[in-house]
Amino acid sequence: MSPTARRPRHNPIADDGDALHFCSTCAFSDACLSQGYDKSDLMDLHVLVEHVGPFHEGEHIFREGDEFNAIAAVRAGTVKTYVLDATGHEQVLGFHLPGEIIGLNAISQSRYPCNAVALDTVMLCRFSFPKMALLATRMPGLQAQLFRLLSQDIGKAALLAGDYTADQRMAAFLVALSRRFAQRGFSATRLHLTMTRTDIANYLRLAPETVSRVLRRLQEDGMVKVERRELEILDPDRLETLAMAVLRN
Amino acid sequence: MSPTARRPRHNPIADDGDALHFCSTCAFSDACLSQGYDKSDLMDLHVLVEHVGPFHEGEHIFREGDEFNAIAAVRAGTVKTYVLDATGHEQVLGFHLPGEIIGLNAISQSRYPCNAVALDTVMLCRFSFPKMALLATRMPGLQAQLFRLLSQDIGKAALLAGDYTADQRMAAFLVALSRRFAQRGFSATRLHLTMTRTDIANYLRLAPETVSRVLRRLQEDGMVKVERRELEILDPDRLETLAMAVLRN
DNA sequence: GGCTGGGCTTGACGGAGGTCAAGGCGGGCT
DNA sequence: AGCCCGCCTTGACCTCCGTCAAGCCCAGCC
Repeated sequence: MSPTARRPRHNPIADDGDALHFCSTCAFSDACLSQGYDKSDLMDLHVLVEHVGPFHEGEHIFREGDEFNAIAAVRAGTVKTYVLDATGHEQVLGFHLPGEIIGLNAISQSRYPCNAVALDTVMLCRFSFPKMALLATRMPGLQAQLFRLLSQDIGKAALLAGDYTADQRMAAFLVALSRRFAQRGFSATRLHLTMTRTDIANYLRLAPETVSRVLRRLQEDGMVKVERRELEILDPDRLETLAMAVLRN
Repeated sequence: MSPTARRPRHNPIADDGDALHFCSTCAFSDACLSQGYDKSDLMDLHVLVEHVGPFHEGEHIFREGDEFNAIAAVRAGTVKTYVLDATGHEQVLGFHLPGEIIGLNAISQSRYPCNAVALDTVMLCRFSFPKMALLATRMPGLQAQLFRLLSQDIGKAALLAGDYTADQRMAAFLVALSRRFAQRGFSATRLHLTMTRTDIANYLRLAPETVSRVLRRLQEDGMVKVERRELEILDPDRLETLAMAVLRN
């Protein structure tokens, strides 16, 4: 597969780690390849990509306050971002699946404003941001893609904000997870939850006990089937109806 | 005041509306003027600036779904952004004071994902985004400033997210308002609230009644003095202590 | 096997804040 | 002036969810 060949959108298979091959899982591939940039441009892009990992469960990718110099696309695994509040309690900001970008919120302060930790075995594509920004001045498509990605993330916190019931939050979380998996070529109905109930609770701003109770309720209502970390969505329509208040689409 | 002269940071006085003068209130002035761009670059920037307004109280600046083509800096007045949830209830996303940028969250979809309405008499600088992006390829400082602004907004929803008490939310809201006013040269202790209690409540995800009660409580505790829309901060330290859990600075 | 420990579940209880209802107040109108 | 209409306040009640406490279950380990 040559770097200049048009690749299928959202290829779930990560390439084999040759840093000179452009990362096929991440959001930048489309931006460049779809615009007919010539080989020299792509080579420029390749040299600022660095394949890093594996990070193992519990290993940190960056910590709050670390100097920012690179954003990264998740190639495999799940990354959790979080901060510690004034009392030392964890506040989960998000879970990042393969194909998604971490570190975008660090640009403004030149420091990472949160921690990022691997929930399982994680592989990353790391992009030097200064180099990327420089390259973006010569590749308007890349610049536009960066603007899009940044802009996208602004609205993401909608899931946390808003005063929704515990059921709505959980439904929205599961629907969003399902869609993101599906987009990357994984099953939309059978999900493996890489995060603990406590992580989910922290993310949804609920108590772990409430997460447990809500999942039981959803199961009793026949919308999902839960067994430990394996979750099957049995009635996507009703689940989406519940989630609609949060996801609004 | 010639366009090439270095202007003071955060000049609270809007210029007189000549579109060929660069808007002195907005975040882009620093980005460009501080980097010694020559006159031809600045002229390029000037021609994509359009001074619009006044918008009067209740007038919409854009609506959800409108085609996106420009971001705007508030020159005067307050802009409220909001969406309607599934049941038609308003969810306030933010209040935008002079010097702040609206429309950044519209880039990714090429449509505004929310409504923007004037809370009082509002004047704007409107920037054609396509033109600005094009110009940014020639002015790395402008590009960097755009990246910074976008990145900044990603973390902004922190005030809404997190499960804080009503008192903490209100304190954080007031402290943030105070700082933003101060940054623009207005008083940090005497604030005029341009929004209704209901707007504040929607923003903080509280009931209007709760807002009322919390303000009374803060007043009884001697932290603020409230009289209709006029609010005076009497004890900034204690208020900040309360707000710290939310603002984490 | 038995022990341990973390993650998860379940139940009982209480409190912060939402909801409902009523009344006050000030500004803009005729 | 007098009226009206939004905005705001205040009180009474109730509910959802957090907290506390206890126990379960599976994995890993000796």
